[in-house]
Amino acid sequence: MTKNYSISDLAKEFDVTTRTIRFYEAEGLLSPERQGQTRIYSEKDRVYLKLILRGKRLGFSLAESKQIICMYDPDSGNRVQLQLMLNKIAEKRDILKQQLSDIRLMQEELDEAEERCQQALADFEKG
Amino acid sequence: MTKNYSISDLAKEFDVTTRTIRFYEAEGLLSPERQGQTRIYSEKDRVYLKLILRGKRLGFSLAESKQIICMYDPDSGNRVQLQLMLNKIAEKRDILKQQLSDIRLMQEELDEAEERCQQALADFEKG
DNA sequence: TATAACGTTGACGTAAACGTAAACTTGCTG
DNA sequence: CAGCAAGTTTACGTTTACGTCAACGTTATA
Repeated sequence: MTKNYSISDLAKEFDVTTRTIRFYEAEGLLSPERQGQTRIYSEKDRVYLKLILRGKRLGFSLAESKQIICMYDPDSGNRVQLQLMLNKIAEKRDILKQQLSDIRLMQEELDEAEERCQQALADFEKG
Repeated sequence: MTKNYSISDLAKEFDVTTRTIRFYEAEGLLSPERQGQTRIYSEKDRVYLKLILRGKRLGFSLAESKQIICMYDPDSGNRVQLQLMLNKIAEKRDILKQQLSDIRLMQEELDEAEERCQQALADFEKG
């Protein structure tokens, strides 16, 4: 008895177009139920979409997000590939670590840039 | 008397192709000196390239990286746009904050996924 | 001197991630 | 029941960020 969503429900909630959501389905990242032609999205579909978009913000491709989503549901894979999945997870972790480092560096540089701007503004006020 | 680099020096150091570096120049992100036809890259060019690639890892477009690089050199802009630049900086900060949050969430989920995998592997060993 | 090794400028190709338009069905609603 | 809103498929268009030749010039070294 879990909640259901229309395609435009999800489009509004996550601020994407319906075209985008259908595209993700065509790429095999979503597989909503159907009532006739019409797509019916479950809570699970909603979570998947959330994961896809989060991946996007972090610069992952759809193919990568697909892998991550597969990890999210370990029942679906066959057992032989579990070790391979663990390797993938480790890989993702390294990328995230790199991104964290990148973000810290960039934040420091933004601090400096802002300071220089403020200074330039102040100088302008005086001069 | 600052250090100089050839295009392939930089290509090797940052593991990109020379094509990529020339493309960044065509897009206005780099502007190396010339000795005849040949491009001569300064330390400043090297730093810019580093910034571009860091931006890429964080999912920024080249256009966005270009803006960030412009901030990096406040002398170049005219004074009237300084406040606008400060706004841009604030904007970038928000995105970085969002990315940090995304990364934390994703790391948690990777933790869970890994645990499920390990568990499944262990079950497999036993059963 | 020839033959790599490295550089250059076009110019066309391509993969990813959708946008956009056409042409259609279905379900309300005034 | 006319019409509009929301859904559908099909298919071509677009942008970004390069890859991949081709065709050529320059330097060094065997």
